[in-house]
Amino acid sequence: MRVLLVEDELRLSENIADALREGPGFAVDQAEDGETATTLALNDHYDLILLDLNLPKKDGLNVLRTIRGRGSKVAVLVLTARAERASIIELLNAGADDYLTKPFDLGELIARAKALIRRSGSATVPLMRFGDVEVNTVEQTVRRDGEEIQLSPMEYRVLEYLIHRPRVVVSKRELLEHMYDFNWEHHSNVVEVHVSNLRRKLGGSASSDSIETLRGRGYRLQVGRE
Amino acid sequence: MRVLLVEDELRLSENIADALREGPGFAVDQAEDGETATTLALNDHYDLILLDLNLPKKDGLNVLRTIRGRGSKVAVLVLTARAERASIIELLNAGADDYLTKPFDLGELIARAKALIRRSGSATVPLMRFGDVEVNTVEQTVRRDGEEIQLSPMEYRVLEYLIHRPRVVVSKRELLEHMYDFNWEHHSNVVEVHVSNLRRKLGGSASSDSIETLRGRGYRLQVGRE
DNA sequence: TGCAGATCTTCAGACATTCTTAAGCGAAAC
DNA sequence: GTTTCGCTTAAGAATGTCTGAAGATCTGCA
Repeated sequence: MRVLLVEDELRLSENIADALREGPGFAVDQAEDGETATTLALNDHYDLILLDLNLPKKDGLNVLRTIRGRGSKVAVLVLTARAERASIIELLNAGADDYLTKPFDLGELIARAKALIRRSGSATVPLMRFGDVEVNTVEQTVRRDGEEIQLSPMEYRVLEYLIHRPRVVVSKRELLEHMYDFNWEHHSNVVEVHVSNLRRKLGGSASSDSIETLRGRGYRLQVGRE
Repeated sequence: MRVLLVEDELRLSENIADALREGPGFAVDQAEDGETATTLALNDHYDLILLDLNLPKKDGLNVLRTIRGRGSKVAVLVLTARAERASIIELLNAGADDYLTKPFDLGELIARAKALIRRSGSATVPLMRFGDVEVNTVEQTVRRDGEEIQLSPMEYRVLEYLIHRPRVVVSKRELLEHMYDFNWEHHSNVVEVHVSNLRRKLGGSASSDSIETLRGRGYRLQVGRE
């Protein structure tokens, strides 16, 4: 297993690296600043990234956003100082898989790291299907009968979120929290509008009722048999 | 998802419970002391237990040890006060999956709760059966012979509450208190109406008497076998 | 900078479902 | 036989959802 450790406090970094090498026997690369981390993360194939938040040149959140923006699905465990707690929600929304608050127990860190790698083990399939519609989550394209359906960014985000949770009821609140920053106060019907447009675009015959409405509970994507 | 919240400060408990119900849509049971918590944890199937450390009658650590001693694999997230940090290692050794230090952000609590439930994956069985009816508490769906039965939110809530207490007599008052957050002043027959509709929808032959009426006492769900 | 086109958000009215109340009826308890 | 309790039905109230349209915002391009 290959791990990228991004941490600017050198002594702490060495301690963690040693523990990861000795305990679970990971291969550990180390980076001390955000830019180096981003470059490494994008060019190598890691199973896990341990990411400190407070970094020189480019902070952890930006690193995370950059690599997620480039489509990387690598597991990311964030290390935060106590004072940085406020941004944790932001972090999770940006795509962090887990986080630990400093100071932490090294044993705990290793346990969590292993758990994350285990979890991400079932490699995510980039092609998902429902009805006669096919979604390619790498290219971020949607097709029916090989024909591409043009979706706006927001529409795609809604669809992608739903398709990652097939058959599960997803509340509008959950969709809002996923699409925007956590504290979204407005009472608006953006979600309804996007879903409405999505339905119109996906339309068709078999999939016309693919995004089901469960009044008072949310939406559910019906997926055909696999 | 079904969550047991063990917290003796009532106002805090209510706030957490509300957030868990509204956000991720969990069904939340509340306990105020360690003994009640232990009983509930051992007799019901929870997806997650939120456990305060400092409790009347039996402290959180003891609760945790008892239920782990009985082989329960349920995910446990411990809520600790700042002064209790010393015992965190002890907690993790006793089988806690995660912990949060008070005061914490509600959004953070929800994020962690979801993460834990996600991580523990298919630990708890979300499928419950009575008669020839099958209830999937994850999808919030009800089926008979693979065919989905559409229930309104209130109807589902009644059924879910009953199905988590099979063979137990549940009074109308208890149902009312579970379905509505504040005190219900009016004398009304809402429960009777919902139960009536439920029976009609679940209907069928074998399960026609599945929701038993115990005059003057309440309702009881008859379950085939476990 | 200014323009054109696309996208996002808000609003409002139509529409649909669900909740609650109330009332009559039937069954069990006394 | 009377009373109490629960069941069922129907109807109005309350709430949630859909959709078209319009204004706001963003983006690429000259």
